[in-house]
Amino acid sequence: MKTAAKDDAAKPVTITLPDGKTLSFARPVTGLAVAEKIGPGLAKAALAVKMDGELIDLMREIKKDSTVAIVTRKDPDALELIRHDAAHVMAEAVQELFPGTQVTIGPSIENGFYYDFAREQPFTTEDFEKIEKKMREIIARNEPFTREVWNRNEAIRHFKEIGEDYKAEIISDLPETEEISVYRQGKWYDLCRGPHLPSTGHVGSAFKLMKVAGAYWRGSSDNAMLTRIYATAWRDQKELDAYLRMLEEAEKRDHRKLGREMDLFHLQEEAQGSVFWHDKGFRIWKVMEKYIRAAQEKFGYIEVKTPQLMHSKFWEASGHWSKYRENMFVVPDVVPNTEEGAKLFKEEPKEFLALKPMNCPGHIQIFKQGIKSYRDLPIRMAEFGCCHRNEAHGALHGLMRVRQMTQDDAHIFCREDQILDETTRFIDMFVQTYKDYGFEDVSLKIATRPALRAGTDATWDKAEKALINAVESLQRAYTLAPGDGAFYGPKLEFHVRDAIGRSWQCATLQVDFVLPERLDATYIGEDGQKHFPVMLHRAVYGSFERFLGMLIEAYAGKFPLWLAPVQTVVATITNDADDYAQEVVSDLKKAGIRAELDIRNEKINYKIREHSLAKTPEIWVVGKREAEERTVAIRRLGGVSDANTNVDKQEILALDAAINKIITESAPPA
RNA sequence: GCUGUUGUAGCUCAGUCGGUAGAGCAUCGCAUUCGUAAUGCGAGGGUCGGAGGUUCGAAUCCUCUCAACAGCACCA
Repeated sequence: MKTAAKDDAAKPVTITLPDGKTLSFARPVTGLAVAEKIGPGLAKAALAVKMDGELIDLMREIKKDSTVAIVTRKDPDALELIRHDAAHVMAEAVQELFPGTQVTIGPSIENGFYYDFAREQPFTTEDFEKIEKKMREIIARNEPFTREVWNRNEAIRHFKEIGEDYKAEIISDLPETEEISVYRQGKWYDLCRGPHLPSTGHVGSAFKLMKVAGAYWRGSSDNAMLTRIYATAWRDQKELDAYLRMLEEAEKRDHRKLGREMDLFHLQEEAQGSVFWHDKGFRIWKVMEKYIRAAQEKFGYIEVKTPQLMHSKFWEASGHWSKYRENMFVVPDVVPNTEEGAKLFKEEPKEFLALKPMNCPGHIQIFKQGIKSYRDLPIRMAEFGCCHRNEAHGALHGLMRVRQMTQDDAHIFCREDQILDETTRFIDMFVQTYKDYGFEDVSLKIATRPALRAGTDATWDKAEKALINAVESLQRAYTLAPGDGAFYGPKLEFHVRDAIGRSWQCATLQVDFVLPERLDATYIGEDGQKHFPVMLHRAVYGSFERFLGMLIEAYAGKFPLWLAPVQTVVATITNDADDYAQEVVSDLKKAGIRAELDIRNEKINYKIREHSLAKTPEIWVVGKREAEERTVAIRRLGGVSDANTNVDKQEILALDAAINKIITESAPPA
């Protein structure tokens, strides 16, 4: 079971506990022994240990002096163990129920775990009940997880023999130095690095299979598609229930659902991935546009507009034709037949135009007009460019992933020594903007050179280094995403999470030493010679579509006053107040407020309910009394009596005061 | 694009064993003029995603196809 090493067996091991206390043990010593020494209660509750920050089995020998913390069920680390073990239990259940199914990998993930199986017939959700039942049986057996170390070649041979080709492949690809460990639970065993709980019983009962999905072996679409079962697992039923409830809540904030309910936009089959913006949705768009245009002016940008359709020769020069064509919409430059039943084109098209997938090459054309001096740099050229990208069907997702998008795009043409300043400047703009919109949880990624790319390795070295230096000088945490860069340069990506925790790239900054050279854009340097500028591609929102989608989810449709498509509805109690209400709305509109009038012959209760469900931030109620006194009764969304602020459900203000107040409160953040 | 699931009224959803489609909300009409989250009564509204097939008969069974959803791959 254990292959205890015979090295220095006589030397005692010193264990430092989290509170700083040290204990000395004669070898061999396990985590369990440490726990026992501390107390029998802890020994009973112990699931694993954290040795110098690394989780290991309770029964593994601790061979060297180290800091050891005992992990119990209360520990957040327990979750990872429970999930990983649940994956093993699920794999056993599946193999017991569906002989011939091969196991591959089954890691724990955020909120749960999954396991990828290879099987002719993919599983369906109808199999879930059976699998869950079998899992509960295995958990009830409470079989200990035991670790074995196998000989590498024997392990490969063995897994091949029993028909587990994927496992054999995993082992052959492990580095020679890696110990091949196998964990056993009763009769079943799996190649696994560990660690595990003491026994299957510790998995508990707070788990649930969630969904099946296809997943490529080793994440490559060239490989076979496996069938993946996703599940969630928690320490107890309460946690599981809370998680499931959270998912239900998240569903209610889904921007696709809210978009329909709030009449913001719609999508339809004939224009897959392109958005029909309704009046109310486009109002938010216009506020966003106004905001970012003001910011661009403040940060020294100029704004341009470039063509939508350009000849393929243009895209050949830019490199898009060879590196990006599969994502482009290509249009034959031929007049089509109009005769009924005739071929669409009289002749085979020879010339092609393409809808722009990016704005950069167009901006370079503007840069190239006339001669630029080093004194002109940096030039920050912005465009609300509408781009088309032929995204795979399966990739489309509401507003988050569309085929027609409008970017708040800009290209900064600068000298190499200006990269750092410009990056800093951009991040300032980004920080201010995201703060104003209320996005706090933004993560940074640096995406490096992809396999399919333009430019030399030396150029890439330079670009990647420039970006990393800039970010590091800002002292912001980031993660590396190797191979995820654009074909012309590395990217700095800013990711925001949607309602159910999916992360989407919004803002981006890309360093590009390639395109200006390809398209022969130059400036005259101090030395009187031609030089290629560096080009920084950057967007703050990313795309209006995605950013607006994120906003809807972040606010659950309850937009702050400055963004709300309808800022206030003036609702009457009886017809007696109709004239006054009309006057109020007219004054509000004159003041630039997005106000609506509700003089329908309905009860005030009905109106309040309807406009509250529509998430209108303010309802101005006017009855006979208000009309006579020239006041309004303001009811704010979600407004309830609040002892702290003394803000009641409503506030009665003189009309002038009320209008001044809403003007102030609905001003966009400066 | 790949794997799986789903598709019935504007929206949310029923529809049993194959016998020819139903509810709530919304809409429209009439009545009601009401003080902070649903006034009452009545009416209209569907090629059951599309095409083909099996059958005396298909929303229901079969084949193909389209789209949406979840995940994978790909990417703002």
